[in-house]
Amino acid sequence: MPKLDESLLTGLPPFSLLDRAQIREILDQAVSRRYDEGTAIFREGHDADRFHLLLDGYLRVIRSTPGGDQIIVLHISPGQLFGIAPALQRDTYPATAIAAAESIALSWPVRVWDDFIARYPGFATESYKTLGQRLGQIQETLTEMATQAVEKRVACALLRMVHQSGRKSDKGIEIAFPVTRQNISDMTGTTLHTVSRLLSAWQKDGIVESTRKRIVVTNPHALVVLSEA
DNA sequence: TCATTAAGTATGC
DNA sequence: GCATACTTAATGA
Repeated sequence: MPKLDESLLTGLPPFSLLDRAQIREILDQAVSRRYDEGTAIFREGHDADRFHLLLDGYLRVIRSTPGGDQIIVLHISPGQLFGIAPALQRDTYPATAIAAAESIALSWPVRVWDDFIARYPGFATESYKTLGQRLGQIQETLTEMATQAVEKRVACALLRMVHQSGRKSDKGIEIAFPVTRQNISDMTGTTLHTVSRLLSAWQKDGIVESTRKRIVVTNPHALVVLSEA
């Protein structure tokens, strides 16, 4: 394993208060791995032996319902901790993490978690902050699912992905990772057919432009209006 | 308003 | 050329 460069972690929220030597310590305990698109980093219910940080790429976090179908709970973007079961006092992962695009992640054994919390200033507060934000976001989309019409839910899901991973292209803002209509239906509790119809209609209205697995939002404002309508 | 069924086209390895 | 992604229409809860 090549030595990891310190610049990988400097500036990231959980480590922003640390000096060079401390970041070096942390990196020396880390393992770096690459994941192909579609690969699982860990699976729901499995032994949570490591916690992770995404360096590059995007992840889908999936939970399966008692009914057996899978819903996409949230996405992880670069710089974020994930699989932090120890912060939840759990010894199994509460969800499955799949690489939505080719991704690179660092990981540490869970036994160093308490050590990190104790020794590195800011690590605890930042970790629990992202945890809280995530729970809030999940709860928000959950009530949205229960109360809002399908069109609004899909508009909101697109906007969330744009906010999290949008990058400018010549036509508008492109979602930075591959998304299928099935994926969007898994985020919004509808069918891929309905998502397909909505995207087709929005394309006709000049709001989005999509090819297979790629979506560009050409009129974000119109989408915001739809999400609030 | 939306899911389901069904039957098609398009796309990329 | 096959599997996967996507589209569209029809039907009915």
